Amino acid sequence: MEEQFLQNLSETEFIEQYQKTEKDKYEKPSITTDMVIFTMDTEKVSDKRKKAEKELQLLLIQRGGHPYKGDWALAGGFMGIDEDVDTAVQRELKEETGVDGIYAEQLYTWSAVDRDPRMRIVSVSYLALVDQGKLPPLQAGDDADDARWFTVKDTVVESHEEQISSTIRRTEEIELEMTSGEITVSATIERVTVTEGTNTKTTVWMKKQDGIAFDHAEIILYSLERLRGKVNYTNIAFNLVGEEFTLPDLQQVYEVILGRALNKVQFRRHVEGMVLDTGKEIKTGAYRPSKLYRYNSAWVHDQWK
Amino acid sequence: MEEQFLQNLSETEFIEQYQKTEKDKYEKPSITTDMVIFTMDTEKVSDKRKKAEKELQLLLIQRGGHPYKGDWALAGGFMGIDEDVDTAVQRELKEETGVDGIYAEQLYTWSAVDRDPRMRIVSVSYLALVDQGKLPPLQAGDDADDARWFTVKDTVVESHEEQISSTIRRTEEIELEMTSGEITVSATIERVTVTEGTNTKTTVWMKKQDGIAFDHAEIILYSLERLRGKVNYTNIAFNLVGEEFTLPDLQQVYEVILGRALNKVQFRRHVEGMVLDTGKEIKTGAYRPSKLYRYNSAWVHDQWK
DNA sequence: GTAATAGTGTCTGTTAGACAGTATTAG
DNA sequence: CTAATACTGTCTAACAGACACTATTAC
Repeated sequence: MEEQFLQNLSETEFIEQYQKTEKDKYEKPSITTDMVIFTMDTEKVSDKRKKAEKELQLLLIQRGGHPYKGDWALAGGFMGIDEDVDTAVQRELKEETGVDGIYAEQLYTWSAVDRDPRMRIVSVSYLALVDQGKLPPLQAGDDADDARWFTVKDTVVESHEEQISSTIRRTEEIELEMTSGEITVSATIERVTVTEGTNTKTTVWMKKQDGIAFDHAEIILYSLERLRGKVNYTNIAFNLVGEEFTLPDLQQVYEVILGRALNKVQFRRHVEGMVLDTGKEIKTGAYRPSKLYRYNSAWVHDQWK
Repeated sequence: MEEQFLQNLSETEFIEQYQKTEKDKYEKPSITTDMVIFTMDTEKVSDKRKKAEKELQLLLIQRGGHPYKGDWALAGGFMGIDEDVDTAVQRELKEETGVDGIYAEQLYTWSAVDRDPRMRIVSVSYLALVDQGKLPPLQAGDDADDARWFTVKDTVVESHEEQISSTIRRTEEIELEMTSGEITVSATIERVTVTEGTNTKTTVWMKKQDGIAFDHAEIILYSLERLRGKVNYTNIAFNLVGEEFTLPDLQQVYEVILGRALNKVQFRRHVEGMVLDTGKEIKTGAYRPSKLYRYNSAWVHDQWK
């Protein structure tokens, strides 16, 4: 089909012709979604006088077939030809968790040529957060699709910086470890950032990968860093607590995400405009009851700030 | 092909079989890139005693064929089956601007089903910034591919907020206008944000579109907002100035991006750690010369912060 | 009362914003 | 000298971080 011929047609005729002769001229990749679904688990503590600790958990699914058979992967799936990525994500989130209207935000699109051994797959990753209280009781024995919640921990095991004339090279080695009961999967990721003037180039390298499928360790690490970055200036953390919550609980959510203790006064000042006092209280132990708050929908922030 | 049969094979056999029989079972979309390439234009001012004003410009390309024939579109193109999106973007940036190693950051992946009338196209958009000094003189008469630099201006023409019980609905009408010489293209975008508790849903609506192809007005608006958001806590603005620059010049870059005047003292304090004094000076008019600075590569910031 | 956690008052040091001043140049 | 812009010193208000204090409950 000659380009010239196509361009002399009317737009309607052009599109008709295009779909007949041009549409599938080149090989196309498949599009999938990969969802990093986090929840904040509250451990059941037997000692009533002690406060329950929280931990960040993430949903992984054991692969039943090749490739990476037996390894654990992020939830996700192929985008249908008549749905957009956001719709696909909401559909899959519902399928995986049984919850409707989960918070999900597009993270990054991964397109390395060899990221899937079967064929060319471009994947749009999403960060999703769900309140544990809304989840149907995920049974330990729900082996229908071998989905499990894993606690996540990322540790910087090494980090150094060297300067060769005007070039600065920063190297970081990060270990990602996820555990669910007796199962532990892990990966070691090396990230090298070379800065020359304004120009910065980051290369990521999977040094070790044990029980995690595809490039999902990299995606998980990326989502963890995004989550941490957004906690302080958005309302993202509120997606991990219920409608009503106490400030000590909310603070713990922040602390678990950031991986460090926060100052109580400063924390309360920080969230002051974001919460509304419900007037209610809740007794959780042998001490002063906490006030119950809810999210203040009128709170605004710049989309980027 | 039976799933069961496939899964009983070894991984190598499985992949071989998969590529023969499964790979193209479902219809796939095409993947393209769309690049929002900005530069900071310094207007030539005839009056030597007056300082040159800067303005933000963006590269658009006139469509020679259907669809949107004659309209202006972002630079971009199809991703090859054996390259990743980043590589495709760098290749196209070089083709379009003649400059190597341009700063480019992935923005968002657009996947609305009807965003291209020819077929299903998913597009990964990039924000790219290039120093005008590095650009080969873009001739007014370079009609080879009808590429032109347009000045950009976005204006909020209307904005209101209503609360119906616990639901807050924010409506914004934004006008995007781009001009290059006698050519002006524009679009009016309506953005409605409905907040209910923590749950926020944003719907974007193209109310008017004049001379801009596809959903590119929406992509441009998105990139403008990202650029503004990142200016204050990253080094992104330094990609719009040369190796050596004066602080008044740099401040003007910030001011043009943010669309407001900045306080001189505070600005200098803000960029203090990011710049290095070269010891050189430059005379630009009938007044005290400016010191020349360059970017301090050792400056670090949290990836997200 | 004690132990434990919830919540508040206040000090201090850092940062953002505004203003007024001095410095340097061409003409 | 003046006009124009570069650069600096300093005041003030806002915010982050730390500490010490009071409040409420079960036992």
